[in-house]
Amino acid sequence: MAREYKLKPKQNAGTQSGIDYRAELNDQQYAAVTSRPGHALVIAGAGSGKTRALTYRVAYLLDQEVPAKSILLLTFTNKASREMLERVKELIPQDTSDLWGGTFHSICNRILRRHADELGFTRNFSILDTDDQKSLMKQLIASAKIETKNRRFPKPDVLLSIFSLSENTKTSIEDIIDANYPYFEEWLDEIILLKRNYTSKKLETNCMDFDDLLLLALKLLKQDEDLRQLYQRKFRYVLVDEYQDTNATQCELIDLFVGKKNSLMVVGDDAQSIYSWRGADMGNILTFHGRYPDACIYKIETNYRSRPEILELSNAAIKANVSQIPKELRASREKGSMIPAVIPLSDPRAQADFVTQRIQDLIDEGIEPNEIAVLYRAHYQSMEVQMELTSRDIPFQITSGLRFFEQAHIKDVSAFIRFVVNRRDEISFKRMAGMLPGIGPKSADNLWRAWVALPISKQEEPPLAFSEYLLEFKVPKKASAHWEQLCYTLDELVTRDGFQMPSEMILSITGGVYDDYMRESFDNFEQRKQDIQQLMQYARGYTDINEFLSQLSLMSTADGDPKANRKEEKNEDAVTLSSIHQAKGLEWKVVFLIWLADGMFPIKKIIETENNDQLEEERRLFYVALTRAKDELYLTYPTLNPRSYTGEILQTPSRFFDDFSQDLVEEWQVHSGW
DNA sequence: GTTCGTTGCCTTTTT
DNA sequence: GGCAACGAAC
Repeated sequence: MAREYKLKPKQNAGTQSGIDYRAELNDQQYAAVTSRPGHALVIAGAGSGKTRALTYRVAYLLDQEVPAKSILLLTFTNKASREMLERVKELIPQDTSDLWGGTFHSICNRILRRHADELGFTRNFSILDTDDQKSLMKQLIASAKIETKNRRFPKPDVLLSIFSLSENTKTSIEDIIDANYPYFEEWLDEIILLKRNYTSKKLETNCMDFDDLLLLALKLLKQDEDLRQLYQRKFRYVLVDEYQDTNATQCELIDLFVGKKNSLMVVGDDAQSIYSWRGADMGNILTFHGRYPDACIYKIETNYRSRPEILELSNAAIKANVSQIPKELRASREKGSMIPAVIPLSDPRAQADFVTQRIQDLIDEGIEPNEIAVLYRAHYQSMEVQMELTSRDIPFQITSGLRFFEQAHIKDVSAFIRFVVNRRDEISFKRMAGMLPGIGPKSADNLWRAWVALPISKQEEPPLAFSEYLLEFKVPKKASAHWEQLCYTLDELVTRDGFQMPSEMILSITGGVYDDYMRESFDNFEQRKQDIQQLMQYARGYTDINEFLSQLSLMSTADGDPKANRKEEKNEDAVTLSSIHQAKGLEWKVVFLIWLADGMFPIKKIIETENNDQLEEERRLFYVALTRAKDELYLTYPTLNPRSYTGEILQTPSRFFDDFSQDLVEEWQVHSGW
């Protein structure tokens, strides 16, 4: 396989001083899009530079002396907004620190931190992540004493997704169950009751979950007209990336920020809508014109990213979908030296072997490792490749399912901080207490009851010496020494006039109790200890404890965990392993898409539902994966899956292969050399 | 009555 | 490899 790769060193286009919006815009439309006043909707295909169009508009606005503080930039990850602003700075030397940019969640968090008291919360509210939600729900199910012996009651995470879907699509619980969970219909009353308990518990414990951040911000702005006008006057220009993945709440929030006077620009691609399970509604794009009749709608069908061979395949693959805005993407690049490869392998081991060996070859040919990605449908599918890369000493970075801050030991440490900051945070208190030997759920609950019985537990200010109260509590004998230690540790987290610095808090917690706990609970103690060091390092950048805690909850892996962000460890030359969802918006020269067996992608569950909408979403996901590649694309699947617990099973290639002509790909036969 | 260790079952995607 | 259910130990 002869290849001609003459790779130039990576350079950032457009870093020259002086700004010419047309300079690197191959398409006249861009200039029009970025500079036109009023509303705009850009429907554009993959790799057409949607994000670039947004970036240019920000630069343009700043160049027109629009103050940065009157721009609101909503993106899918915080990292995306950071990168866009960096790019703006390259284009135009203006200070963008006043600009509000980030995810819906982080923007709503900022607003709520200022005004949460209007909703019955305090500004120190805690943010519940999925894990916190689950343990809260588990408690609520237990205390509701539902008779589940004979009939199966939905598990906490199922309940939570019912609630979330109901909120995000503005559909009643009843209708959601009717449509998606008919087998739980008999539990309708209990489910509705739990929903009510869940909501009131969050208020009582001063906690918000991810949905609340959006919903409550929306509620706040709807109910308080002065506040609404304040923000409407502030954000004169609203820009939204990945518009196809907004849900009803986000859509309404945008419309509310824009009001009657402000200017809105959104970009999106219906073919890349992959979050409907989270309530995302493509309808938001389709109804855009109805809500903004004077908006200009642009369609960009030029792809600047991929070789024509890859694009042709992608076009063909997505054509099988019925519900879509038809687009025919044209490649602006020249033909490359290979057409996408399809590689059947005997089993997952062989697949991993092939992928890693090919990666090694590419690196030897001079491709930078960070220009290579391995993508898959589900995180667990990356196992074998991870092991193989490790054994061959090829550096890789993985966007795991668990975010850095979601790992148990990180959450343990922050539980202390969260409780001290928000004294009503039951979940954090119980997590903290439960770490002590001899204290399980029951004793933790008793301790919590003793705590809430004290009036001091409801007050916000001032910080107090926790030991004064907590030392009196009755704890199991086995735990008493540890309990004392814990109380004094809590005392160290506050100062006379406020909270200790975040990094100091972590130091106190590890020194006071957590090191001991970690040593006896985890076999990979050293590794976790290092993570905590990272956390402490990261905390140094923060003085405000609420800001630090918000960041922990709202930062996703895609935003880069602090590990990856540390300069000396920044893995410039690592291969990327990522789920397709997390690869959204990114691109690499070489992409491997693995586990393309029917039942693995599309996943079995969706095949079994025989729901065509879901299958189409799965196909869009496939499309997203294909269009990440710039130059080379490898599609692999194992024909045998020995790891299945039903024993070895034969696997057929993904049904997505049936959607395109086999001329568009070349099949590679891999023979084991020895 | 509660905690803690062991076995067996199942594995989507994320702010 | 993680979590629920179960049964043994405290």
